[in-house]
Amino acid sequence: MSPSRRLTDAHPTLATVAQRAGVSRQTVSNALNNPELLRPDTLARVQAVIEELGYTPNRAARQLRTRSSHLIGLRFEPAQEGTSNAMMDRFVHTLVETTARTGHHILLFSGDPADPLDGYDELLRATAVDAFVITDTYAGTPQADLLRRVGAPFVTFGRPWDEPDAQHPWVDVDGACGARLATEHLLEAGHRRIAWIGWEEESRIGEDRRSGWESAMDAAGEDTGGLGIRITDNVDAARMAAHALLEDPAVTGFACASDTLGIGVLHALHERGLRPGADVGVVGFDDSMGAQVAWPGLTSVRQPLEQVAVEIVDLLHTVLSLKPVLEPARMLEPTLVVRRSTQRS
Amino acid sequence: MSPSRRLTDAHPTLATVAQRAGVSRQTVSNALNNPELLRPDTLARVQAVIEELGYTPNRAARQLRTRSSHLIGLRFEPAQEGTSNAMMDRFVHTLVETTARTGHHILLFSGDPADPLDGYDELLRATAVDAFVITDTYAGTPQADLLRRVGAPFVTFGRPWDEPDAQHPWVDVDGACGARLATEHLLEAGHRRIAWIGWEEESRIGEDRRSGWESAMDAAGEDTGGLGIRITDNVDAARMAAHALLEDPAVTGFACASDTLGIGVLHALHERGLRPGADVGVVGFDDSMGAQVAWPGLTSVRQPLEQVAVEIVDLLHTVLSLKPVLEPARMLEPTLVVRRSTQRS
DNA sequence: TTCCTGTCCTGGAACGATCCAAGGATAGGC
DNA sequence: GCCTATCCTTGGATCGTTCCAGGACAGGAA
Repeated sequence: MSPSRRLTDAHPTLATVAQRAGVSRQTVSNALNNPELLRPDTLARVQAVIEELGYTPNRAARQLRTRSSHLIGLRFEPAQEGTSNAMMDRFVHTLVETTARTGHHILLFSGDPADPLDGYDELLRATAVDAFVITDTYAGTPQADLLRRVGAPFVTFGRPWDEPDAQHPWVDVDGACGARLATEHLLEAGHRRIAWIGWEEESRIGEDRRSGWESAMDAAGEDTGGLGIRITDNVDAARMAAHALLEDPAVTGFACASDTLGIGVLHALHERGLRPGADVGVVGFDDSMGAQVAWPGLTSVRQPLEQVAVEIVDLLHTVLSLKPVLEPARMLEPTLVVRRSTQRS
Repeated sequence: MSPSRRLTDAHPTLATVAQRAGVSRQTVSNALNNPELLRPDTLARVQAVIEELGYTPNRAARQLRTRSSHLIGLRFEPAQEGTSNAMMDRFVHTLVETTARTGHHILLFSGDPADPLDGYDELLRATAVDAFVITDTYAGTPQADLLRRVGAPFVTFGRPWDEPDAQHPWVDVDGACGARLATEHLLEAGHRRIAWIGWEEESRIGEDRRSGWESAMDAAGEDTGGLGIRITDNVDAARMAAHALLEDPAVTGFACASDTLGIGVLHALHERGLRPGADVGVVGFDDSMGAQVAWPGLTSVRQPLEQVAVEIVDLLHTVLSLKPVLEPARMLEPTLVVRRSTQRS
């Protein structure tokens, strides 16, 4: 390929730039990766040519030499327990934006839903990604074990439930704190007998959230006997559970493990002619679209997903730079979004 | 690096496999890419070694040589007009799964929301992706123009509104058909004066859907005068619009451009003591979580997003294989999910 | 035997970047 | 005017794969 041909090529290479700028390839490479090594006038000349030709380093070549793809793997699952789809959307979007600031991109892959390990190994062996973000930790963290074993960097969204003292970096949202906020908010509104509608006992996330309700009730000196219900995450199941609980007229508050359950409670109130907010207070969890559009508006616990993504990327950078991770576990606190389902007036 | 060292290396290469199998590198490469060129016994021997070592070709090296990354770029936007977040989730998931079947992965990138072209060019110049999937075509398709100009393969989700005879491949869902289904469903339930609550006139998607309502009403010989409302996509705006329309007691049906708007109508009915389904029929659009959990259940038009993703990947493969695209434009039909908001009993 | 054909396999070169060790320019000191 | 020290710059080698041209070998026809 003749030099003149290359100059007009759609994809200029380092050599093209070097020739045009009258320097060697290495100098151009330094202009990109270690600009402080160049004399200012040389740097400026090289940068001008880079700009002029619209040169961008070939990722494959760079990846081959440096053994770093600048890609972060994320196994993209369908909606998961405790995470509505819209939640993942908020999270992933911030992840994409935050990683972009350092030239990283998110690579989505899929895997057999029955095998939480599927997909990871292949990408690693192909050196296709530098690190992973793991989001489905509610059923234990076999992925973390696998990745630690083969020495691949990763950060999880979700604490290691089974091994509280696991050393890998993780970020999570304090569900107990969220349920406590919800319960305290209902207590402040004057409710005393506040029920909990949550998930089955096997759900770690569900039990964590439930513990927040329990501790808030304990702190207020309220008895929780018979008030804690465990059902599947389903509007109708919650509606029926609420009907049963409302047979006791003293029950005037509901804290729920999800918006779906909270909406089920709203339906029951509606059927009984009770006014949400005025007569009975209801709080959901996740601040999903459902909570926003439900009549008359469902107060809900909102997870700081944007902040979770930022923290995860921060940890990823630390891990990738081989620096010691000083603070490998980060627990973030959710906030309460108040709507009319808890407002008396 | 000594041969024995390499054999125990975490990342075996083609050379490792070749040496171990007693063949040349090229033969191993053929075993992977053109197995029919090898004698069956040689092929079996090579495959056994590949299996034994857990060898996977290095993506960077392959990408450098073949100039194909097996990555599909997708600019990941926050929620867009006419597409709720949960919708994107369904779509992206199928996209990931379908592309995986041919060894492709999805690469997410972000861009300045104000500049629909941001991000594409850089990935192309870096030869980081083989093709793009474009999802935000509602405001024209400058991306398509850019990509066609530089000869990059792409498929759009969404027809080219501004140039109906554009030649690039696209897949879209027939919104007019969806609104027609909704309106006909209401007509069948005995409603005559059926209102349309849709978006502002600037929205191409909104106007397309509205045209379906108009044609169904025309076909039924019903006058649409004063029944077509254009507002922003917002529960309260829809609620107030519905109140105004319901001043005319003959209005007993609502077809809406989104679930958000449909839910607003449900709120208005609730405030007026009207029974959804029995007194007034309401249909939303998108079959979002809101439609599923709204009381008493909102009938909604559901887009075949899984099918859209499959068709897009099919078109991508055709384009990437440099074969002529026989059918570059594919319009899919939505379906109606019936819930209690349109059931009389 | 000789030549030819076709099948199967081989070794060198290339993709485009970075690493490395060594070469050259510049300036200052003698 | 020469030498040294300090930078900056240079060309060659390398990452792991695929492309290319050609070699080895067996079998059939002349």
